[in-house]
Amino acid sequence: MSRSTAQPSARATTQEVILDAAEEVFADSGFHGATTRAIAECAQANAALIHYYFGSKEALFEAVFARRSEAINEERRARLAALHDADAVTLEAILDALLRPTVSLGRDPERGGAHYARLLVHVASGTDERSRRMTGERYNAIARQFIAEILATVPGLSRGDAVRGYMNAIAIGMSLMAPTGRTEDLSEGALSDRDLDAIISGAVRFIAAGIYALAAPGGGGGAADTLPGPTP
Amino acid sequence: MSRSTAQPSARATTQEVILDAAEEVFADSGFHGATTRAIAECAQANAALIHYYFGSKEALFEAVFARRSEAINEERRARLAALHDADAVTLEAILDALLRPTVSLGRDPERGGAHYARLLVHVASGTDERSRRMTGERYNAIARQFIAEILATVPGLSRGDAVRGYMNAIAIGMSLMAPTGRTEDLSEGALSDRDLDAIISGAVRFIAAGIYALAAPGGGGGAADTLPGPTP
DNA sequence: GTCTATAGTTCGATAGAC
DNA sequence: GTCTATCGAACTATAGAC
Repeated sequence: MSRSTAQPSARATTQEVILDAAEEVFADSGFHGATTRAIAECAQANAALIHYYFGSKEALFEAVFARRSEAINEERRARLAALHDADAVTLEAILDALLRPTVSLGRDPERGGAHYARLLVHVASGTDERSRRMTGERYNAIARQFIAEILATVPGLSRGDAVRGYMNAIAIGMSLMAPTGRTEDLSEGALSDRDLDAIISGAVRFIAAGIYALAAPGGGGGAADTLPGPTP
Repeated sequence: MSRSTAQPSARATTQEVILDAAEEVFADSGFHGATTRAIAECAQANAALIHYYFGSKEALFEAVFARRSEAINEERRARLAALHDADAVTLEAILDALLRPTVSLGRDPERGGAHYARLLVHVASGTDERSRRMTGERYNAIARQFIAEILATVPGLSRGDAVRGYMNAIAIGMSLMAPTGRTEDLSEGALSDRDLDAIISGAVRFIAAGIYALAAPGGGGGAADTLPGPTP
């Protein structure tokens, strides 16, 4: 049960040290499983300072969740803008711009966002009122932007199917951000641990093909035809 | 904060009533957020009975998680066997057999498994040691079976890509099981609430197209080619 | 700003009557 | 099997010295 006593930068304010520690402990144990004492210990700070700086455990949790969200979405917007500037807007490029800023959190050591990646999975998959509100507040605006981009790029796609495609992309992205160890267990060595680019491009290829399938005639809108024939 | 005081069948043992209540409260609040007192209140039973029947909160949690897992996987196996008997094995049919028993939990009122659906999402997306162990114990054997079926059905698919395809299918299935309300928020009425068959067949079509894309030449194995061209 | 000390709850678990 | 009563521990939060 040792913890890494997070100290990313040499010059960090006490607030930042607490935020770093809280990010790690909340990611490990969730909101209810984490304790302010464990966070203080991880930060090597006094437990009372958490309330001095943040007021409550709840407020600290929301501060941790909000801290990296704007940087993530700003990077997404910048990547989208770069695509438009270069006139290189394709569905695959849009999905890359959506997934790379979050998926790289857990797999690019230089970003130092592995703890936030786990926390984001925890909150975004939560069905309680706080999780739903926090996810919506920080990530619904960017979601609508990406849905609009997908809709404008794929001919014949309905708005409903664009939403389904976006939600499926997020679902796959989250499974890439959650280090459950399940992929490694199931692959039994057959899945060489590919690098970040290979992982993202594989996911992008998968999702793009899925979205194109929804846009194809008889794709997503209709009911029935429960067992369509193979389309190889 | 009212709760439904779950009483599914008229004749239910106290053990079953406690299991039903625990399923609901654990699904709502997670392991740490739930309390044995809240479970007892939901079950309209005495709090001490939880320890009399199950020994500890931890053991109750594992009993709840295990209870429906065998029925789910037995249904999956039966659906697979029926496909082989009818000589109707296609990738789409395999994915239907994988997803329907879980996705229908939350959307088919007659099954009464909506609470378990939320709990399963909670545990399967958790990165803590207990979540990883419980998911593996109950769902890794069936996972290997489906990976083998996918591998045998899709020509040119590597084992690693079969694992990726399976994990992507599970990720999408879990997002369909978690009632976060996000799809409804983002669709703004454009997504008519389709029935269970339409939701599953749409997901199956999406995933099958993704897996076929991994099997296509240059699909999943290679590195680089970060931004592939569109393939409409 | 940082610390000690502690108030006030609430938790999981158990003992023992019936 | 079911209940009441309660223990000891852990929790969030705060008061107040420095």
